Amino acid sequence: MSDKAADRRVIRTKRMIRDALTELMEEKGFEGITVRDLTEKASINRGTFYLHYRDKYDLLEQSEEEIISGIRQLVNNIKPKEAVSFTSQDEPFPIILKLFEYFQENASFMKVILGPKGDASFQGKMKELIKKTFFQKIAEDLKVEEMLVPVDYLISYVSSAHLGVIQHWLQSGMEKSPREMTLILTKMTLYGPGHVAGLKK
Amino acid sequence: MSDKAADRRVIRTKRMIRDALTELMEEKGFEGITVRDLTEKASINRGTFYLHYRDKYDLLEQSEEEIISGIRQLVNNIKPKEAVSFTSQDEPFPIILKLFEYFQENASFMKVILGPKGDASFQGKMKELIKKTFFQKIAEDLKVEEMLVPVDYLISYVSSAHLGVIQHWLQSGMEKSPREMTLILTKMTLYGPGHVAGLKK
DNA sequence: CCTTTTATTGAACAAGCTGTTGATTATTGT
DNA sequence: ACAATAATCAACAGCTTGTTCAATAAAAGG
Repeated sequence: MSDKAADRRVIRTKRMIRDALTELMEEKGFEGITVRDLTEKASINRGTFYLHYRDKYDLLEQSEEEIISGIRQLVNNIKPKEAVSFTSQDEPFPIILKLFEYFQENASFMKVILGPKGDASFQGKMKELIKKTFFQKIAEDLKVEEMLVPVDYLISYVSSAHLGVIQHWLQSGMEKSPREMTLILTKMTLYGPGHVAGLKK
Repeated sequence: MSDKAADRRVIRTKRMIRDALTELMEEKGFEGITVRDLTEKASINRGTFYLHYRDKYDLLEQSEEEIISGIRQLVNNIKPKEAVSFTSQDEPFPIILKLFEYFQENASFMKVILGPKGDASFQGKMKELIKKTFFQKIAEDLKVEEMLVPVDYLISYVSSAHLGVIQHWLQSGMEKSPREMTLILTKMTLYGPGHVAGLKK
């Protein structure tokens, strides 16, 4: 996307910068990071940084954009038939499952970027992505006029809940498998929190 | 808490700084704000800022802490009897209602701090506060052994959903009343998103 | 109303980070 | 082996930071 990526040196340098970014965000959050910090932790010359990124914001944007487009690709590759096969309560939702697997692969960055020291705007973009996915792939055939609440608040509710559970999963060490997580989310969304908790019969 | 607040000049200065903070965060986010920006927008001397705050982080912390303790006070003042009267579907949840009213009063700051240019750590603190409130005041008597999903994920789900809806409400211009919003949230939580959307019968 | 106390102002300071540039060295690709 | 390109090193002006001091302005209290 950005560069046509060739020279091994470039790949190595970029990887080291991004690893440094992840570690430093964990330590003091993006706000407190200087380009100096990044290049020192990555053991490269400060000037080299500017050969690849305009500034630290550019670095963050590119890192985030890679994740976002990775997820977009994931979602688009889901076959329509798979998407609708959610009628069974004991089969995990394919899209959500893929999402968890992708998060697991990029765990260290996702954990920090979605954590308390992370980027609020990225969390917003993430939520927006989930909203669109929900609306397009899942909730496209719900009858708006029959709904008990405004549709935008419903979508907000479900998307935020999903992202929130993902965040909790990342922060607490990802002890459950993507499959288990997907089932948990499906149950709560279909049956409802009240029923799942045993409040309603 | 911080100062015993007396001199009119101090109150005026602090108010102007905080207003400047809100406006500037809206414009470029906390990250991009300098103390110079703040004092210029507030029309005060740069040195004056340091008479009241250690640095811009101190300013943010104090502003956030005021909101947090304001909410804490709110929650603690709810009489136990009121809290449990949520069995009716058409009566708004007192605690959530108060929360919406409080957010409405402090709308301009809440909107930006919980928005895309806001502070991820504050959103975390907020979620934590909602979690505790849920657990203490509402879900204290649910039987953990009967639940269909792990309790911590349930709490995460519900808390994130609530905060998410509040965020959407703030960002979209707060067109519904606190009472309406509370009813919407109560319905979705008790009946469940699936049922509310007409997916399950 | 007058005096004392306290807040604000304005200017100056060293220290640190930024983004850029030019010359030099090291590593790759072919 | 050699040309192309990436990384290094040093130096630069410009900006922000946090602190200090004397001077001025405003509020509090009698």
